[in-house]
Amino acid sequence: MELVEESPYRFRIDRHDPMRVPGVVFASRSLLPDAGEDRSLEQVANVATLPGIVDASYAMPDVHWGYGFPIGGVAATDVANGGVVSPGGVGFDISCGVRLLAADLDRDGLRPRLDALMDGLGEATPRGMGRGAVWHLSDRAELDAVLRGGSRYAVERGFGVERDLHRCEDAGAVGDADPARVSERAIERGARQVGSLGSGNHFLEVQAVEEVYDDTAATAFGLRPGQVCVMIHCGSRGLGHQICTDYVRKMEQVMARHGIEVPDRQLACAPVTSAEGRAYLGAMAAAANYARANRQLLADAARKVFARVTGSRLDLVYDISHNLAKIETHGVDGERRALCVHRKGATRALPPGHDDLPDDLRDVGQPVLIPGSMGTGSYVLTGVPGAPAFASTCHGAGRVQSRKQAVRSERGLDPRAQLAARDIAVRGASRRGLAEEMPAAYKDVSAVVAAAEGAGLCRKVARLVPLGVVKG
DNA sequence: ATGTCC
Repeated sequence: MELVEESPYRFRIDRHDPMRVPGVVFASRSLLPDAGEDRSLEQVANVATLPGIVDASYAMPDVHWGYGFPIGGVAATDVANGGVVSPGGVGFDISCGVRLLAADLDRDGLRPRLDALMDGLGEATPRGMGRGAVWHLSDRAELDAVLRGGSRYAVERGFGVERDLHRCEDAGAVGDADPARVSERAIERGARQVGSLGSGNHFLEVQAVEEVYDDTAATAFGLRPGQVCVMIHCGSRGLGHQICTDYVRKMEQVMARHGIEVPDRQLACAPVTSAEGRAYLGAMAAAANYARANRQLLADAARKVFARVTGSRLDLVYDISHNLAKIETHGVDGERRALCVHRKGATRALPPGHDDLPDDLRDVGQPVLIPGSMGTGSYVLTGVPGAPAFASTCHGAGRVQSRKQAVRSERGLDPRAQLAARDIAVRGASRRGLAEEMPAAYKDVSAVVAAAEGAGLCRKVARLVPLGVVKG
């Protein structure tokens, strides 16, 4: 794949047939994927062939190989000009994302109670493959209410406070969710997992604010140096996975009928305005609401533990997805256009002044939550005016080793002991699960964030370090 | 990511 270096953190893949637009990769040279092991830059070029795509097929500095689209990919299609929506551009874990809460407690004050707190959080957090949930739903109607109402419904049912919703993307619920477009199998898988963490790279971490880069923004977000925080990273569990599976299959069947050809079957898609496109977006929105309710419920469970063990409160900083497609209005060639913006392993980063921000954040911009690899640290960023890529930035460290490779390179080592040696208390997770998530399997999140900032996609606000982690 | 193959 030929890359042209346009500026220090921006590379271009020139348009060549059948690409409709160029590819743009925001990265430093050392962060670029190794073409021998990772074909994600070919995927960037493949995405550029999609009908209706505008500007460019973008990749963030944490780009790596994914299903059809790269993880760390951003692509927007023009709804009124045959623009398509592709389930592979959202990913299997629909509305996977991050929620950050800030405690009225400093790390020194927590130290004597950290072990008891981690024990409590470990017990209160259902996790792992398939097992357990915070909320056992009474019937299908209640699951439909979750699919329509997201965090808002969870708050209405007593799992949170009204203020939480002001600090959630979409005020806690995506509009246009259509539970009727969710298959029975997806419903069955989702019904018993509402309020559960999952496994893999999902986690609940107790963290401390290690460094503040922007006092004004940090204060507006409710963050200060030394403060204890809780970060929750999880998604839509089996429900989102099943919806992605269902609609990839459906779109593979109807693509030819819509006159669409793609270079990779995993890019299955349909026009946004087609019956299949609208059905997917309705089901995807339902899964997004499920993921948000999931994070709301886990946060509520963590709040109860915090109150009992430490006597302190947890205020929501923000809740934001990094796997979603959204219909948004952006300027294209000097015109305002409705675009279907796919962000897969990429985070929306609204700049200061944006209409969709709550009043108390309007002057500083949207909090962007970037989970690092396990045990290394995480970042809080914010959007910047006039940024490229439809107000998007990176979503995390980005894998460099497959799960299998990671397990192999940890052979003979004890991942739990390595974390304990760095004073990080671990609850849950199998040895294998931990080995798959060790920092060696990931890029350096600080380098990823520096590249994202260098590329003009976002600005650093604060860095958080882990004190304890609950894993699936 | 994921009842890691209905």
